[in-house]
Parts: sequence; C-alpha cells; structure tokens
Amino acid sequence: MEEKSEYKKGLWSAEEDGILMEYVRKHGKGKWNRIPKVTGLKRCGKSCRLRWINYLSPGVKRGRFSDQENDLIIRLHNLLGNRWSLIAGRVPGRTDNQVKNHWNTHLSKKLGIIKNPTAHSSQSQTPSKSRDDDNSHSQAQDQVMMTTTDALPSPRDYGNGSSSWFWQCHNNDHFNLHTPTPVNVLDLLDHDDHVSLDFVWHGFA
DNA sequence: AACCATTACAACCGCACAACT
DNA sequence: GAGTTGTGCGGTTGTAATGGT
Repeated sequence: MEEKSEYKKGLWSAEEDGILMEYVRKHGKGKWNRIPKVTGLKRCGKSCRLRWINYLSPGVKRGRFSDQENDLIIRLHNLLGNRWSLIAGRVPGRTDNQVKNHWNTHLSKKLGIIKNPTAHSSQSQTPSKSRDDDNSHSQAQDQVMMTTTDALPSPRDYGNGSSSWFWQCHNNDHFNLHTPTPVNVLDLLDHDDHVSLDFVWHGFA
C-alpha cells in the first residue's frame, strides 16, 4: 500500500537531461508518462514535461529579462492578470514558469505589489486573488492596477476559445479596480492570434 | 573564512479540462 | 455516459547562488 514513490525528485542532472533530450529527439514531445518506462529515467512524466518545456526546449531563452521584456510583461499582466501562460505566449522565448518567477521575484517588488499575507492559507481555491480590496494603494498601483479576478471565469473558460473573456480594468484614463468591464480577449488578438502590441504598449498609457 | 540572510530560479503539487477508451 | 489518461495551468516550495556582516 504505502508504496514509496519510484520517482526521483529535485534538481535534474546533466545525465537525466541527456536521456530526456534523446527521448524527445527520437519520439517527439508528448506521451510523457511513457518516458520512465521507455528510458528507465526515474522521473515521472509530469516532471519530464516540465523539464522539457521550461529548460530543455530549444526555443527557451535563458538569461536576464531585458527592459523591453519587463515592460511588456508588466503591461500584459495588467491586461491579463496572472494568466502566465498567456503572457508567456506573447513574450518570445520565455516560458510561463520563467515569467511567473520573474514577476514574483522582480517585477512585483519593483511595482510595490505585495502579496496579501493572509492569503497564504486560503489562496489555493482562489487563484489570482492577488489584490486587496481595501484602499491602501501604492503609487505603483495607481500606475499599474492589477486586475481583480474574483469575478473572473476560469482561465480555461477562455482558454478553449469558446468563451474568451477577461476583464478590462480601466475606466476612462485610469484603471478602475472595482468596476471591471468584461472584454472578449479575441477582440484584442490580431489575425495571427497575437495580442495587438499597439494595444498592449499604448492601450493603458 | 565562516556564518547567516536574501535573492533568483528550478521544480513540485493539486486541480481542471480535453481526448480517448 | 463513465472512467481513465494525458496535458496544461497557477500557486507554492525547495535549493543553489550571492551578498552582507
């Protein structure tokens, strides 16, 4: 019964990376759960997938975020909230994990956005409930209001394209935290399925 | 040089959904 | 239609690297 996990955890070794890369080279991406069976790698499929996507995939850009990337992320976060995969999709070479980490360690501090400490024990059921709704706004929040996502539909509701909503949180020239307006995200996409950068760069200026 | 604190990033966990059987 | 499997997402935790005393 208490079968201890057959899978290793923690940081990946170069050897493990090599095995995973060889598997993907031979079989392509997908069917991650087969990897431990096929290769003998002591990693679960989920871990393999994450390692590939966030680190080994040739499209992943390493190194510091440029000022331009930072600015883009800030604006996209402004637009999309904690929809890291969507944000990362608009930042070439960056993964959702990279963007999320970068936001949490750099940008949120830079903007003076403090996580609600009381949310620690209760946040799990309300993802992205990142905003206080009191009146203690920082200066940065005046500039970059984050979206409150309490009333948001699940990310997956728009992610599948059938119900593409998020909330436009501005009111006239300034964001309005308390009265978000629903906006169809597809309206902000051009024909190549990209967020209009003009909108991103200037829409909230 | 050694220790401690902080930072930055990698990885894990739990949940949800879609596709498949 | 129900159950299973595979995948994706966001939040959180763990750890290596770095800085300060």
